[in-house]
Amino acid sequence: MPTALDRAAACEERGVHPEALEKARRAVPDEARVARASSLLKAVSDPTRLRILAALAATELCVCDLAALTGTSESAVSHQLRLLREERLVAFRKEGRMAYYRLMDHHVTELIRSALEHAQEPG
Amino acid sequence: MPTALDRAAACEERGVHPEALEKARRAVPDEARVARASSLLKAVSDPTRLRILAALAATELCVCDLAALTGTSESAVSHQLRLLREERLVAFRKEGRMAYYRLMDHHVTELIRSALEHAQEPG
DNA sequence: GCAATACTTGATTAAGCGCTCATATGTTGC
DNA sequence: GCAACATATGAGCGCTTAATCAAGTATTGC
Repeated sequence: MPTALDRAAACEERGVHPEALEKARRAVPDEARVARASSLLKAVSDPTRLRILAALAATELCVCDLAALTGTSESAVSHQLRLLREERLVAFRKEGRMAYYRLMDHHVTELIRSALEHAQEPG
Repeated sequence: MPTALDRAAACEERGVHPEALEKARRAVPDEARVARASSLLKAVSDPTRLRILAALAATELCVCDLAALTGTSESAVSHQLRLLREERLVAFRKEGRMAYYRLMDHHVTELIRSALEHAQEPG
């Protein structure tokens, strides 16, 4: 077992604690996967988009529903929905000139619910 | 039951589908909670921080371990750790001049795991 | 004390991002 | 066709933010 001194000495060559680092490296996913998870999380992290997703978890809504709900312009909502579409978080159906958006699947719901649960206590 | 025409007409006054909107409003958490969840998600959404958290999910590590692991400077890592500390996602203990960081609790692990799982398929 | 090390922090800079505004596309009713 | 409406999209702007660099704090060994 390495002592504090051993560990301090190890850090000099920026390699550090070899066994711990090896264990950590195995736990970190490859770059592509980190990138995808990152953009997914980034997509749900914006307050406006989070509200949109939380609303869509309850029912499908059209763009101006969402605009009214979030208190932003329909243009802004449309931009956000485009991002959410690209991230495959929402789907939509067209009915005449209206577009009805819904959540893509339950993974999203779970992710949001998890974050909202963790955000109960004031930070 | 409202027809397509009814719904289209309703959107003119930016109020829209009243019952759906009501249902959606109940599903959207209050502003403070959305803000906290948002900053939490934003904290874990950065690729570098995501790697840091994934690594810490396996074992505790010092700053230069994390610098070596993420391929960034110790200064950059330290800045990120400060943010993660403020968000109460990581904790640390001091041992001499080294600082050993670890995850705060399992909620974080679950959140990350959930996102990484959803990020399996190429987007 | 002094030099070296591990980490932190403030300032600066460059990139990313969300909004607004203007414009474009597609649908409905006349 | 034409006007009104729902939505989509491109450009531009201001704000946020993650990295770098430089300086500061704290600990260790001499």
